[in-house]
Amino acid sequence: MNLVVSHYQKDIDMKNLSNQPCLIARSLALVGDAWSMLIMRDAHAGLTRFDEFRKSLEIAPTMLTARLSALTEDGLLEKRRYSDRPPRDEYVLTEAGRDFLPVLFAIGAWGRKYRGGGDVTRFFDAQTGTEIDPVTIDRETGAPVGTRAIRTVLPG
Amino acid sequence: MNLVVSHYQKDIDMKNLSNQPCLIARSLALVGDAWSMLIMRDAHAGLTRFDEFRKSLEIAPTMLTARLSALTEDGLLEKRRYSDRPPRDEYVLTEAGRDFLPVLFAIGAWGRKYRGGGDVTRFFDAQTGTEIDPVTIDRETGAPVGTRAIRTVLPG
DNA sequence: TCAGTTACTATGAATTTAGTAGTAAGTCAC
DNA sequence: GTGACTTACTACTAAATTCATAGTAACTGA
Repeated sequence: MNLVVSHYQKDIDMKNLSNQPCLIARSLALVGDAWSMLIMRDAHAGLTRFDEFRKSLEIAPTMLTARLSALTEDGLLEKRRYSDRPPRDEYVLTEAGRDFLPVLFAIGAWGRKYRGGGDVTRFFDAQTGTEIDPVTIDRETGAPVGTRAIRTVLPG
Repeated sequence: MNLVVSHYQKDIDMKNLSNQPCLIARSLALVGDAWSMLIMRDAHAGLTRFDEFRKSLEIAPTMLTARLSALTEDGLLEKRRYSDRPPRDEYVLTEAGRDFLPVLFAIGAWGRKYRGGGDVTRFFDAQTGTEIDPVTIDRETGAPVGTRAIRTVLPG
């Protein structure tokens, strides 16, 4: 147990949260810290290499190693060898990692509304040229999340 | 500077992240940890009191005090006195806090897809009775986030 | 060959988090 | 009106994590 990154208590937290019935908690077990989220953001922006992440985030290399390993183990990133000599790996998004983009945009949309002053990075649809304005809706009803009453059903 | 919760280095991180042009980073400065997110989840589930959060999350009271204070200061929760004697406060969602729900649902949707086995908590539309299936779309084009090319524009 | 690059690991200090116990100001039962 | 209980915390210490700096290994390019 805990053979790889055993000295991080996060693993214990992860175990607790990972087994909860709440899917939010389960997800947070994997990406419930700012570094992981920012690494995912940068991965979506096209960064793949250790030093690219390190310079972009100004993160300590120990932290970066731990986070990249965790995200790789959890299936959001994939280690890909791009040079055999010297042995060099890059980290690319998996399908699960690419599917994380809506979460980042939802967070960004909240930030634009409530922390939006000053200079901000903006995102545009490459086809239409319009600025992207993310809304999270229920696919079934089309209603934005939060505009209708919700019934919560616990398992068991 | 840092008069209120000065002994937490998170404040320093917050300052760094809060001034970044990236709105994702700015948001993560406030809620970029699992406890804050889970407190927000529980607040949306109707919890308001210190001990309700403490029991639900099994969080150390010191942590809970710190997180509730931070979320209150950041405008996601509001402290409301519900008893003068003894003095008792509860924490209720502000508009900014309520608007955070889409983020939680986006995270939950990702979790359902990639960590969805076993017993899970589910959410239904109270009107239609259908299970909520959150999708984050661009309000302008209607396209789900991640299905189209994005152009990033940095400030300045 | 010698500086530079890339991807890390080692190490120790600083900071944060956790856990237990305790406190303050009550209420409630009898 | 006394003792048990509740609620919302704070104090304190120990444990764990995070950070920063330095160092290493295996190259490249001039």
